[in-house]
Amino acid sequence: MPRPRQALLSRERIVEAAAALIDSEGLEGFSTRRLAATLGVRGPSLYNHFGTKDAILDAVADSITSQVDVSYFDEVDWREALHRWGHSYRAALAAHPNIVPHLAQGPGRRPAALAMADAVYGGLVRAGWPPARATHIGALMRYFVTGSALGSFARGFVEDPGLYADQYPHLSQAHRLAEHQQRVDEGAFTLGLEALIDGLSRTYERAIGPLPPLPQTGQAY
Amino acid sequence: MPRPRQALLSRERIVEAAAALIDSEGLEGFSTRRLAATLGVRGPSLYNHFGTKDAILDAVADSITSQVDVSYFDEVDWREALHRWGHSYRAALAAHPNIVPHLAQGPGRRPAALAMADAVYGGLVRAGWPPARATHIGALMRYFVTGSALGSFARGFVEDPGLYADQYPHLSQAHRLAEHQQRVDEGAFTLGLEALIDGLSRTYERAIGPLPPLPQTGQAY
DNA sequence: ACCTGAACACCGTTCAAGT
DNA sequence: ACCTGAACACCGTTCAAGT
Repeated sequence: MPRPRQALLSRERIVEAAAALIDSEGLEGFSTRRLAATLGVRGPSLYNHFGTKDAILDAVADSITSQVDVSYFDEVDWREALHRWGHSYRAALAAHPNIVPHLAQGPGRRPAALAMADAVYGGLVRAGWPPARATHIGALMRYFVTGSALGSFARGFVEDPGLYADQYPHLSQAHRLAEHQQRVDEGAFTLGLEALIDGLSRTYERAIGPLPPLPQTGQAY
Repeated sequence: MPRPRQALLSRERIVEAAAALIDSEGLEGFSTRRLAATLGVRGPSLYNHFGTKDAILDAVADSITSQVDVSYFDEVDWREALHRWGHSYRAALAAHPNIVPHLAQGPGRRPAALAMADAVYGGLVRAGWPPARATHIGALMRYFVTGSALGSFARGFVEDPGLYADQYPHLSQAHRLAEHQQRVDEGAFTLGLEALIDGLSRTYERAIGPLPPLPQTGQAY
């Protein structure tokens, strides 16, 4: 079949189908030929729209990053901003865990990732953090969020009681973790994020200056 | 060539060569045929020692996890234990960043990973943390460490000043991050780990009870 | 027990040929 | 401009054949 008068493909359609394929099959199950098949074309057709498979992955990664809301970074207290960012960032990535290893390589030349880094860094410097510390905070937040989205902690434990019984005395209940996957992973993320912001607040007070009280905080436990 | 009287391969030799190949070529460059070539055999020979490529990856992951020291978990204060664990865990993983996406899927049936989880969970429960919270702390530490080892923050920014100049007003120095890669990534990790432990200490005091002062702390900044 | 070549069903990517 | 089939150099894995 030659080409129809209306193009079959577009970068948008390819990115959408690629995200769906990565979600369902993982990064290993994602091939240009399979992607092409879901779009009703042959593998080489994709190369009219993207230079390489890696460029497709970049586009998928950036479309996911663009879901992260950072609009409040110059409006609210930096502690509140880190709180909102953490949750928004994690929600966007956890919806597509299979692509996190690619996305965690950094912003590269991806516009949404660069815009996010710009907003965060700008907000932290404006809040009084020294530039080097603002960089560190952007980095450590990415570590925590990408790590939490990369793989479920709870689902990492096999659901076979016999595996733990003999050799690992404290893990006798580990086989039941997977049942409570969402509660465990979200509880861990929330505890960590609150602890992180709490700890950073103390660092700020020690080194930079007093912080105003926040409307509601400290009911983390 | 048939087989020599002394076996050419062993699981140990395969794991060692696989780790080296993954370090140098990344997970994408790692194939059973290439691995076999570095060992002086043909691809199918590996299947006499491992069932699948994935089983080789598991063995590499576990040999890296076995480098993490958790021996002190029932000897020192939990805050000090988390500190030592964080640094030892990160050092082991950061030496082999390319395999972190595989390793971050959880312990599965890998003995060293299960032994590590057992020691950490046991230590935290003994220190007075409720079981559910001990699980959360194990999880959030894994998030943070795997995230930090997965990809350098500093190297994630392209070394091209022109990329940032116009569009991203706060990132005008981002092109210089890569020069200071190690300082930036280690500074961010240390700041985050201290903040995390500090924040968790406050949670403990609020919900469980007073904590003894530590020999030296609080000079993090 | 352990290594081999041949074979199978796949890959990413290039390119000349079509409209 | 955009889709195609053919081709290239790769993959992971199975299996019968060798010793």
